[in-house]
Amino acid sequence: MAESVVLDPVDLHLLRLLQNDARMTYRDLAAQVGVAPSTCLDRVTRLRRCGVILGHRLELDPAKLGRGLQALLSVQVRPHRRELVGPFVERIRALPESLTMFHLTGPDDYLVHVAVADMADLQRLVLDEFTARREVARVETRLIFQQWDCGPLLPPSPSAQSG
Amino acid sequence: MAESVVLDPVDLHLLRLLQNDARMTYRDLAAQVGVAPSTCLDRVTRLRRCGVILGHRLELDPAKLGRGLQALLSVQVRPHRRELVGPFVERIRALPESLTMFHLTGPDDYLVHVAVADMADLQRLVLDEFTARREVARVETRLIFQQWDCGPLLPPSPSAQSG
DNA sequence: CGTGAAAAAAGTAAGCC
DNA sequence: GGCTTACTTTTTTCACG
Repeated sequence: MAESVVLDPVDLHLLRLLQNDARMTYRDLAAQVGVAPSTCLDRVTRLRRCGVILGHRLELDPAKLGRGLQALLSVQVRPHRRELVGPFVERIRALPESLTMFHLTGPDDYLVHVAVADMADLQRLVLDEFTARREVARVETRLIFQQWDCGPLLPPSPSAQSG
Repeated sequence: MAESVVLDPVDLHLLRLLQNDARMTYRDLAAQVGVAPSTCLDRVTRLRRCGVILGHRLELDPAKLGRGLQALLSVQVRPHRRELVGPFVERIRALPESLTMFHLTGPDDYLVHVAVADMADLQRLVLDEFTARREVARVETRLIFQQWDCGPLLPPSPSAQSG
């Protein structure tokens, strides 16, 4: 599978618009980009098939779902061996509180973004699901005051090369 | 604006399906949930209007866009005062490399998730956009080996209360 | 509230530049 | 490749249970 894909200005324009609102119709996309609706369909279909577009996801408001508190948990897993980290990752991923999970370089092996109801819920989560596990050597909890989603993801200035 | 919203099993079922694939048609949703397509439309429209559904976002593959390396940057901003952090946040948010930004409790004030082309690009970003700024006291860079999106976001076990 | 059928709009495929 | 046109499916409305 190709590492990168050649994207012309039309593709980039479409991606920029769709990242802002993935429900835009091909007709509206066409009007803004300056090509025919069927061309938009062709382009977007191609972007989907070559893996640039991975999927369409719903963005929900955690607070509206009764998960008004978010936090980042830095976790050290010791010893950091495959037979321990595999089950650890699967277990944490499956928690309803988990949003995203990163495997990182540095002293802390994993970072887990969680959404919980309140502070008591967070304490329960840390104690019952993290520190209670034998392979978890350390958990550092940081609360999230605020979060920003940044601008659209686009290739670095000189357009991406083919591969 | 209400803090939480009453969600019955039909709403939850719809949200679970749509979080997995936001492009599912109301017809398919209806078949799986066991109600009429028009009912699905009503429910989803309501969820959108009451803010549970914030939007439909496209999920892109950063590697395919020539941004094969991702990292998390922990940033200390000193002094941590409004007149300094406002412009800092706006500047970092506007970078094409920035994906998400968190304001956190703890010794590191901000965490920035970035996607760059390669290590040289990351070094340039850290030096030119972060440490070069007077208010940035410290930047700690951690590379991302792997990232997982976790299961669907759902309310805590006893369904959310009204507000 | 949910339903089912009808109207409006969008998505999709084909043929032609 | 992209555009136009015709065709299919979906979305959306609305009167009714």
